[in-house]
Amino acid sequence: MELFWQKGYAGTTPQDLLDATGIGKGSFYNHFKSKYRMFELCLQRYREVQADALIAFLKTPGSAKAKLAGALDQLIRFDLEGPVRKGCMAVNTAAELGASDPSALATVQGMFSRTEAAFVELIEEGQKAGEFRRDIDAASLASLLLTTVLGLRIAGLVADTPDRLKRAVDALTYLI
Amino acid sequence: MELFWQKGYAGTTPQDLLDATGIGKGSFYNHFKSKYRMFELCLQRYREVQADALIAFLKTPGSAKAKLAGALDQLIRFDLEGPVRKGCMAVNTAAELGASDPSALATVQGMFSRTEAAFVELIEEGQKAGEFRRDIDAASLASLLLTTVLGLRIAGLVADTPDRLKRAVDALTYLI
DNA sequence: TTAGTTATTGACCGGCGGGTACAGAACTGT
DNA sequence: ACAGTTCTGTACCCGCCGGTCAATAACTAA
Repeated sequence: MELFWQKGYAGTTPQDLLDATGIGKGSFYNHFKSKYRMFELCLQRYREVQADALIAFLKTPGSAKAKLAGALDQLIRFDLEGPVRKGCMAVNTAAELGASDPSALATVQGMFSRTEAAFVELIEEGQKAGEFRRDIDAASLASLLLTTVLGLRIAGLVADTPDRLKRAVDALTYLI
Repeated sequence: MELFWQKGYAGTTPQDLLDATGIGKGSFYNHFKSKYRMFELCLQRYREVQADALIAFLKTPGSAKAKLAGALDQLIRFDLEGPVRKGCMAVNTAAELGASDPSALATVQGMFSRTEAAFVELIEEGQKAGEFRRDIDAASLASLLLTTVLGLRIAGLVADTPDRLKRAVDALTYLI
């Protein structure tokens, strides 16, 4: 998963995967029918350990606004930590395979939709508590939120300082 | 450029480029020293025909708010037109080569920065005219705007209808 | 015209990407 | 203990990727 995440699907070779896992070629092709099949599994695993974790965090008890701020802050820190900028595997997959692989695209689409749905819940919760403005419906704000998160992941790839990301997050949290 | 745009760097083979251009292999490697060198040239060309065009449009005379709305609307339409979702070549390049190619990353970073700078100008212009709120500095709004645009390009890759994109744009333009 | 330069073609090439085949090792249930 | 299944390692394979090269064609200047 780390390899596909960093280097993309086409940029990762079976040999890379063998070196990283330490298993032999026979085992690899016995368990994972093909490189592509393993990629699918990695993408599903990514959803489990990353997307689902974010969604779960948003559902924990506590102030909606605080949870949102915490999630965005965490995200920026994660994307900028370490020397290598790998971004978000779902976003990278959409960018690489968007034009050629409807199946992978559908998986990514599912992750986005689930995240957006979690945002809707979060915003409704915050609106009820008076933490977010009520003159825009939660669905629209959630779409904007998801879009911004996707943009942050891309911006994080090229950022050498967190300034731009922080500015964007500050502006957004102030506005809603 | 179209090929790299759609299929990415690793996903595009010299043969693809030969077929698309109709020239022979000798000519190709005579004029473009390597596949990678040609990719660099394509990325520069992309900046000229896409990024610079957007920036130029934002500098034309007229209402800042109207120009922004027009640009975002145009962008959504462009990303969703046609059956193949190629997104934005700069974004795709960041996603694919972010972890491995600092040079390409720097080029993309330059495009993002120039676009953000154009947004700053646009917003200052709009703030003076009273079209945008003045309680947030133009730099922060521009960062949010750029981030949103990047997010829209990704969201456009997986979208089957323009709804989500339109909701996000509507929310943003209403908020600022 | 002609010499010199540049462009183009298409054959050729080493290496590796993605995968298979097969022999043997390890693990099962009885 | 043993037959049957599954797992593992390694040799092997084909095709294509990325690129070179020599021969030829096209252009240029005097």
